[in-house]
Amino acid sequence: MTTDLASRPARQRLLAAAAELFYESGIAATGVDAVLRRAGVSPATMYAHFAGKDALVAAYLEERHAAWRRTWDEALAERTDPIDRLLSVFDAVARYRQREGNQRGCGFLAAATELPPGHPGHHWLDADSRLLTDRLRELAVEAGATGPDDLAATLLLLYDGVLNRYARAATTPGLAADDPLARARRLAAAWVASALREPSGS
Amino acid sequence: MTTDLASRPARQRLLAAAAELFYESGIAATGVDAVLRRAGVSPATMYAHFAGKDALVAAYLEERHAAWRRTWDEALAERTDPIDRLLSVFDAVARYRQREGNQRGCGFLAAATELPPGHPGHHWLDADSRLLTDRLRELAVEAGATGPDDLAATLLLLYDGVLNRYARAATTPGLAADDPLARARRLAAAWVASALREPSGS
DNA sequence: GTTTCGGCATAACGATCGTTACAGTAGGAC
DNA sequence: GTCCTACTGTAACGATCGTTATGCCGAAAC
Repeated sequence: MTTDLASRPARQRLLAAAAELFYESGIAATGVDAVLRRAGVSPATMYAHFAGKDALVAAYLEERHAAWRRTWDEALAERTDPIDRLLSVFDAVARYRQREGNQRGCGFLAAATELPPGHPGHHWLDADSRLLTDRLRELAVEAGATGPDDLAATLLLLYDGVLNRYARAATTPGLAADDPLARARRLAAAWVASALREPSGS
Repeated sequence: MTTDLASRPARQRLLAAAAELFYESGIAATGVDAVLRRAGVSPATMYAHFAGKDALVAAYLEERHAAWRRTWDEALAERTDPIDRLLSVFDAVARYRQREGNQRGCGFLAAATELPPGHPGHHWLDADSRLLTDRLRELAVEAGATGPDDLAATLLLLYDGVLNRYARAATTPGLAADDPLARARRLAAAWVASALREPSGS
């Protein structure tokens, strides 16, 4: 289809503008006009590509989810040691953070508090949570953990802690004294080692 | 002043309604009309008590901050052992959660992503972050930690992780398999013990 | 009695929101 | 040339937002 190829620039610009504004200023706070102005796109063109603002928000979350998964896949492909693969989620955060420049914490968490209950974007929030839970569990099994659910839950706790501290540091300056990501990775490494040494240590 | 006493009911009802709606539906998403309807208060009365919506939001955050500090104070007063006092932040979370019924994660984190940069409510978000940082550091010193900043940062990481996991569980059902608070307290206890045993373990 | 004051209800204000309609233009296909 | 397609610019729609104004009620003060 020539349609898809020709329509790419406008759609791409819209998604790029939406990603910046939605992440920086919040989804509810940024109007459609602001996205249109930043993208340099007329209203009619936007509504030709997306059914409405909700659809644009859902597309933004979908792209964000895909980018995060791609980043984790890359970090995962570079590791062979099971423990390194288990801890690769933290490497992926560092890579995603420096590549996409998301200094304001997890965009999905911010979106979760803003979206009304029936919003179509919730599908990608769920997908993000499920990807984290399922993949960490699989990697825990690969690493030979006797309680993979338990180990995955601990890593999830640390992972979410990192994102939350990033979010807090962005709004309250003067707290960025240490790097929560490195700290979480150290804690996780120590915990994984002890969990694999003595299987009863939940 | 009789004014304060007589004006309490309306003001109290407004703050109670604002607390429910702002926390459940988000600050930007809930209009003033919804707060007025839930509180059973007329617009003129509200604008006699608060300069505007921003002032109401700030008052809501102030009250929330005071309630959280009060809860932590109570939990802290029941402990005498330095390590128990250091870990009391998790007990306070449990108490605050069951008392105030905030099943949707940290209200401050949700507010931080919604408030525009110059909003007066930011003062209480900063106060919340500073209370956590400063008090945890003091308690770490009391416990005899050689690196109190380091230990406080670790506890903060786990604390923020708990709140983030609560927020995620609220929006994505089926993830509430385990209790992140108990897990975080166990991890923190183990880390505190090892940090006090060998002071170099950062 | 009257006055005063906190609160209520209704309505309206201007602004902004998401959305749609209408007219017009640049460029490639044939 | 004509046709088609993707896009632009402007304007307007109804709805909702935060805010203000107007008028009325009830109870306590004097």
